[in-house]
Amino acid sequence: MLVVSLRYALIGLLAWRPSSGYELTKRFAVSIAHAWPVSHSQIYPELARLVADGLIEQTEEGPRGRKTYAATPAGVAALREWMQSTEPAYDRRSEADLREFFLWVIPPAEALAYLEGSANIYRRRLAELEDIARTVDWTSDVPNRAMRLTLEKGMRNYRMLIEWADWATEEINDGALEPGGPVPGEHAQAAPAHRV
Amino acid sequence: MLVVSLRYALIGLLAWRPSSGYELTKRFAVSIAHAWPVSHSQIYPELARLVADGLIEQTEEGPRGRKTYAATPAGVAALREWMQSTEPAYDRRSEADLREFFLWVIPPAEALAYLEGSANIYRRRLAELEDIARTVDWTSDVPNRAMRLTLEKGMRNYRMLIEWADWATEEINDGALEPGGPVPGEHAQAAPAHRV
DNA sequence: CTATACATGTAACAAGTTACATGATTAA
DNA sequence: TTAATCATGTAACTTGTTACATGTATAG
Repeated sequence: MLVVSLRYALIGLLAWRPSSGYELTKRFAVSIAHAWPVSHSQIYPELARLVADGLIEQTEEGPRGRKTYAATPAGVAALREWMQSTEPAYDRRSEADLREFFLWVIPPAEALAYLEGSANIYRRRLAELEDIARTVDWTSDVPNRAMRLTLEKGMRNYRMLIEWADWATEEINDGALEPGGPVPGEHAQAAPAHRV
Repeated sequence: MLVVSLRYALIGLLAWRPSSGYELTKRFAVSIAHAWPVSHSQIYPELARLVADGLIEQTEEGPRGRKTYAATPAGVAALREWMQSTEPAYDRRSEADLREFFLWVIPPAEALAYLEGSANIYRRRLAELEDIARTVDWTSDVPNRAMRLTLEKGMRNYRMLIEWADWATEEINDGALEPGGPVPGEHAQAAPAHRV
């Protein structure tokens, strides 16, 4: 069973507006990169495969060998089929989350510095998204209006991460990573039901 | 430049408690799988490589060819080095987020059904985490106490996702995906500064 | 004339998934 | 005895990253 999310992302962007591989690389970067980072070396071969499969077609040839593609009706149908008839994979992979799981291997002071660094990055990203929210014309068309939903999710995500980092900082300051540090206690039990 | 997050995850789990490959597969599933899903076919070869590199060692041989491994001091040092001296990759990959970006290609009614399905999954996951939060003994040791921070992050994440899905459902009900639907308006401008 | 941005591709490698393959122990 | 779980591994394939490679148009 194949995943091939990249194909559908490309068809989706081309269904919205015809573009070249070069433009698609940039459109990815400013839109879905936070959910699905892609490099141009993946895009060009996939575009060739999509043309071969009849899901997109080349509509123009520009200067510098520029090739503009558009989604075909078959491509849009394939994208709809993917959206409606296949189960989403809710898995995600986040190195940042993985690292936080092992915060206990470094001294508490370092853990605090780590959290501060993360929070700064999240604050910067939030500011970027807030800037986009302010400056984009959300009335232009349906895809653009739909993107507002995604943008809102991104902002909520970063706000959550910032709040969590602040909370975790307090916890560590209160000794959460010290050998004899305090614990929430309320629900603590003698025999753990879950072990990791 | 190498990423190899899996090695460090394995060293980290083994630094916490010696385990076999089989056990590690399960420990992954109940702990870091939400941040870094791993299958046993990845784990076994990596354990062999870690032994070859002296970062873990086999400490026991049990029934059914069971091999128990533990982290070596060199392994723990390598893990600390990774935590302290390498930049975290803040990229993440989420097929669910990617799909939501293309919600506009399906009819609004289908989009609503999709959001409801997602919200149900997120509610179920939140309930699972809340159950763990209630039943685990968070006092036992430093790694276990540190895991509480990660667990809290997971719960906050799912709460955010549920709230967002509810909000997006309302937006779509208010016509956010209809050709002539309403828009927030407040900050809308004639010329978009960002185009996707 | 020269740096920057535009523009497309390939190759080598690393990481991850799915399916295949085998066998031992234990509890019902 | 038989099903479930324990237990380890390999092989084929897909996906993603990094580096290499080349050339054109444009603005200063």
